This record gives sequence, structure tokens and C-alpha cells, in this order.
Amino acid sequence: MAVKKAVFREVGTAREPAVDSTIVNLRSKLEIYKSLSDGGNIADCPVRDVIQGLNGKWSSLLMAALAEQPYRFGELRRLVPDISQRMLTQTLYDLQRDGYVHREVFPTKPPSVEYSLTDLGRSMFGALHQLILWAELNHDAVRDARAGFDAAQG
Amino acid sequence: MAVKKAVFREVGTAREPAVDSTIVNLRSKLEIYKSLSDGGNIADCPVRDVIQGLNGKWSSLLMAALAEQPYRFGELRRLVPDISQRMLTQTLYDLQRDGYVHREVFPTKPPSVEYSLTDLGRSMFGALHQLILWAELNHDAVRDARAGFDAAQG
DNA sequence: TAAAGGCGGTCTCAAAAAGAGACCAGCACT
DNA sequence: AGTGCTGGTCTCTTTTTGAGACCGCCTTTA
Repeated sequence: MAVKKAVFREVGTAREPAVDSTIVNLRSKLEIYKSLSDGGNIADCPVRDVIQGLNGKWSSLLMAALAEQPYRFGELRRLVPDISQRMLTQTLYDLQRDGYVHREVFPTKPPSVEYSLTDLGRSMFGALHQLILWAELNHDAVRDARAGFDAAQG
Repeated sequence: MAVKKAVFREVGTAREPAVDSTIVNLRSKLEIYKSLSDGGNIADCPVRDVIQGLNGKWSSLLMAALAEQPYRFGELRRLVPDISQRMLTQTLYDLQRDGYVHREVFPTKPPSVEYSLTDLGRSMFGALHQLILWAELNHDAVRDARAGFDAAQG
């Protein structure tokens, strides 16, 4: 019996003309938005359906942590000290439901629970990581923009 | 007088060993998280401070639209038909404050307002776009994961 | 032997954020 | 004189988030 392999694809692994396909993708996306106003199903927009799930306050942070190594519930809690237990539970549940995170219970006493990234999660984090790197490199630029804006308009 | 040039940097334009720097970045990031529990300033974490601003329900969608071309307020409203006027105003305000979006009022009658990406916004969208592309390519995989999860656990 | 603490959560209640929809001034067109 | 378009603001309700108490079970400490 053949092993069921992952079917998701990586971004940017194939060598294609990036700029051209970018423009095409954007145009088709916006046509989808427009068609939605005529009664289409809004959940067919990947930006909403997929990225929405990563929009939570804690999702990116937990993905970044789990991308480094698997962690247990309490370890994550200590790693991100200002998350409430409630939101940690819920965020991990959502990430698990979307297929990014694997949850495994070990029959120790008391039982311990380990969270780790799935292949899909690692694939997604490859893209998310670009954004995280950008945030680190341009943190100051964003802060300057905010300061300038606040100074100008109060 | 020299023209003041943008100082932000692009991700991935320089040729560096991607995997190694990735691991280093992740480790240092997690050490920052840990040090925050000892009284550090939590806003120094770029993942929180920068990506938080993009976490809104509508930010990614509006960035994608404005990456294609500048749009006016009413045009954006029609493009994203289920956004409320209130959230459109507020999200554009936030994006403008963070330096991604430029707002320009034209003295027509009635006055019209055009929103466009700044250089910083285009730079950031370069990274965000990776995530959007991933979402498009892997939309089905995520949907399958959700369906399987819901079927298993109700 | 009793008390305290780690484990991974759930439950309740208050605060913050988002959504729905009315309303606004100014001008053009009919 | 009425309607519509411009880009919003204001209020009210619903949803989401946050703070923190509580839970049973087990181990360690005093």
C-alpha cells in the first residue's frame, strides 16, 4: 500500500517569471472579489479563508515558536508569558484544525501534551517567515512612520 | 540637497545562506520572548509590533487591492462588498499610520480621496504576497485538514 | 501526613473590538 | 424640490478577547 504523501506545494521553489505571474494573480484575485458581490461564495477567496486563520493575535508567534522545535503546553505558556491559558488553548486548537499543528498526548503521569508543526505547517511557515523577516528588518521604519504620523495629526 | 531615500530593506534580495540565518533568527527571537518575562518591553518584539498591525480582518485584502493599483474610498468599498464603512475607514487609517498607505485628497467636487501604497507598503507587500500565494496554492489542503478534523472530533 | 506545586486544561465574567446601520454636509443633475 | 454621489462619523448590538478562579490527578517537599 502506497504511503499517502503530502500534496501541498511550496511557493517559489519552481523557477518562474515572478513579476508576470504576480500581476496575473492579483488581477484574477480582484476579479474574484468583484464577482463575490454578485452572490458568489465569499469563502472561496483564499486570502479570507486561509489567512484569516493566521490573523489571530497569537498565531504567528506560536508558529514561530513551534517552527524552532516542538513544545509542550506549559512550555509555550512560559515562552509567551502574556498569553492567557484560554487563548493558548484556543489558538493551538485552531492551528491544529487548519492542519498546521500536530497535537500528541503522552501517557506520562500527569499526561503531557506536545505540539509540533505538521508538513503543511512547515510549508506555510516558509511563507510566513518571509513576513517575519521583513518585520525584523523594517521594524524601525514602521516605528518611524507611526511616530511621524502621530506627530503630524495628533 | 540630496533626496531622502527609503532606508528599508528588501527580504531575500541579497544572496545569503537562507537556512542558517533562519535558524539563528528563530533562536534569537525565542530568547527575546523569554527575556520579556523578566520585565523587558514586549513591544520590542517585531512579530508583535509589526505583524500585529496586519492582523486585522481586512488589512491583507486591502493591501492586495492597493498593490494592484491606487483606489478611491468608494472603489475599495465596492471591491470588498462586505466591509463596513467604519472598518474600511479604520483599517485604511491604521495602514496609513504604519506607513504602508498614502492618502491623498483631490479638490474635486465633491472631494475625492485616493489611497495608494508607499514604497514601504510595496516592500512589505512583497513579503505578504508570499503568504497570499501560499494560501492560493494550498487552499484545498487547508480545507481538507479542517474537514478531516471536524469529522474526527465533531 | 499535610501542604504545595506542576500538568493541561475548562468556566465565568468583564472589557475590548468588530459589525450594522442611521446620519451628515456639500455639490450636481433632473 | 428631490435624488444621488462624495467620504466619512456616531450609536447600538454582537462577537471576540482577556483575567482569573477552579478542576482532578500526581509528585515532591516539609
